Amino acid sequence: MNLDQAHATLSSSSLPAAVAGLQQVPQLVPADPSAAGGKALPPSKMKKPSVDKDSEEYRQRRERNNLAVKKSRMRSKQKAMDTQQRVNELKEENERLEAKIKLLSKELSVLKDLFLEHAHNLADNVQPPAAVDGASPVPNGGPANGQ
Amino acid sequence: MNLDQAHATLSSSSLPAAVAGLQQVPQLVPADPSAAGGKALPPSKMKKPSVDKDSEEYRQRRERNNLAVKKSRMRSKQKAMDTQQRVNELKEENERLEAKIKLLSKELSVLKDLFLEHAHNLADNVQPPAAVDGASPVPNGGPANGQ
DNA sequence: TTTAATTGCGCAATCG
DNA sequence: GCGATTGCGCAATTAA
Repeated sequence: MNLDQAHATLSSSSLPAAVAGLQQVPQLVPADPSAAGGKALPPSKMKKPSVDKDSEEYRQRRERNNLAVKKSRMRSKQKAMDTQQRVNELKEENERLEAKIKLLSKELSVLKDLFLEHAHNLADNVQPPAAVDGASPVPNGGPANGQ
Repeated sequence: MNLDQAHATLSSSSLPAAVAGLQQVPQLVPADPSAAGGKALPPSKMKKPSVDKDSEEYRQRRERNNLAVKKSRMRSKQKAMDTQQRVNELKEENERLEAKIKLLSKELSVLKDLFLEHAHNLADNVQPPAAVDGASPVPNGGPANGQ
């Protein structure tokens, strides 16, 4: 599957209009030094391309490049899809982490509350651990509280 | 799919700049499909395209499409970049969350250790506040651990 | 220097 | 009918 086609850039939307009803493959020609300022080219004769498109070697090169292009574009597309996939994965991971944070926060909160409660209990009823013998109804000073 | 594609490519604006003095010789006609496994055709005669490329309307359509293509590709590229950017942002966010989890875990661990220590103290030295008479040296069962 | 890979661009078919 | 997409080939450029 191949076809020829020329590619290049021309000035504006003005068609050279030189050729009327002839079939000719578009050609890229090296800029003619004498044709610098834009020149009408002979309708009956066209510049032959310095690159002969009929060349076997040319066709081979083209085909190889077409292949390479295809490959490259496939990769590019694949990469894009992978990136999108990555986004989705990261989003999921994020939600997971958020949930875990929520859980840990809750646990922490519970523990802290327990601490507070216990601190109050200490303040209200308990004496230092060192004394074991008699009951020492020592009114506790004040509750130590940290938060 | 499509087998024929012959373009006399001519553009209107924005040239690649470094086009080393190339000049396009325009002209129409579909390419020779001989190499495509089609029939070999005599150089002197070719099938005419049903679309006349000299048509003013044709050129207009082409130009508009070229514009649309350009636009579409720009968007596509932009979207890809945005997606990549999104990945980066999510990665950062992830690290942030991981750090937070680490911190919370540590806090939690500390609090739990405190609890354990206290439990041991209780087991070793303290009796329930309500009981004042007999000492009840009850060996602690085991540390309650959850994680 | 040769060759593969990438990139910009136009054409045509197709989609919405 | 029309702009938006998409596949494809060509050619210029950039890497290997």
